Amino acid sequence: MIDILHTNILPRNFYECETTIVAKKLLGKQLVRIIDGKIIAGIIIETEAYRNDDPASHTYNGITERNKAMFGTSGCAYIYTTHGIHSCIDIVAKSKRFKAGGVLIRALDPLVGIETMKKNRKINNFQNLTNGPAKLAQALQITKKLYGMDLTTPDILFVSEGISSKNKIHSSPRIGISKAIDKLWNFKLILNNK
DNA sequence: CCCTAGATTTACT
DNA sequence: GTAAATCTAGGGC
Repeated sequence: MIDILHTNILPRNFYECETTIVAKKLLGKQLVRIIDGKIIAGIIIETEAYRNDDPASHTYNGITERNKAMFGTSGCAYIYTTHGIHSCIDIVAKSKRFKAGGVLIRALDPLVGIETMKKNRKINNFQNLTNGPAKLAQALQITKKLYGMDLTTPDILFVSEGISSKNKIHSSPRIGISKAIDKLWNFKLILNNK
């Protein structure tokens, strides 16, 4: 199992495309976290794109200590704290035309290590395990300690090939923002079996 | 320096 | 439905 995951890690150039394209391509891929040799993984089912030319992005006003990862290497992790207590994770993704960009992982479909996720979340409700950006970060023990981590190497956090991409994608306005609400940069996977 | 708002979640009333 | 948890960046004075 673990060897299969490692040989299918998405390469750097997967992320070196325009941010909204990568956001859509990431749907159906697998986010994998390894803690003490145990695998925790889920299928990415909802993403959002944020570019530096976008008023809703943390990077709109230029580089800061907090957001510098999104100006850096594509395929690395941008992790931020919101409302003081919650962590969320973006994957840095941008074409050369943009200074910064990232794809927010908003929801996962739990696949491996569900018992560990329940333990991390301190709940027993399968439905609420990873259906929000801060929830999945908690379930996978993603904190700012992992800030800037390269997700293209088989370390403790990476993204690998997932399920077939023959599913439909639904675009909507992004969640929880008040700026640039005309941009339909929230992407959800519509599973065939639903 | 003070104030406000925020890519959120949870526990209340 | 509303509030509380409390870190960070940005704007105003």
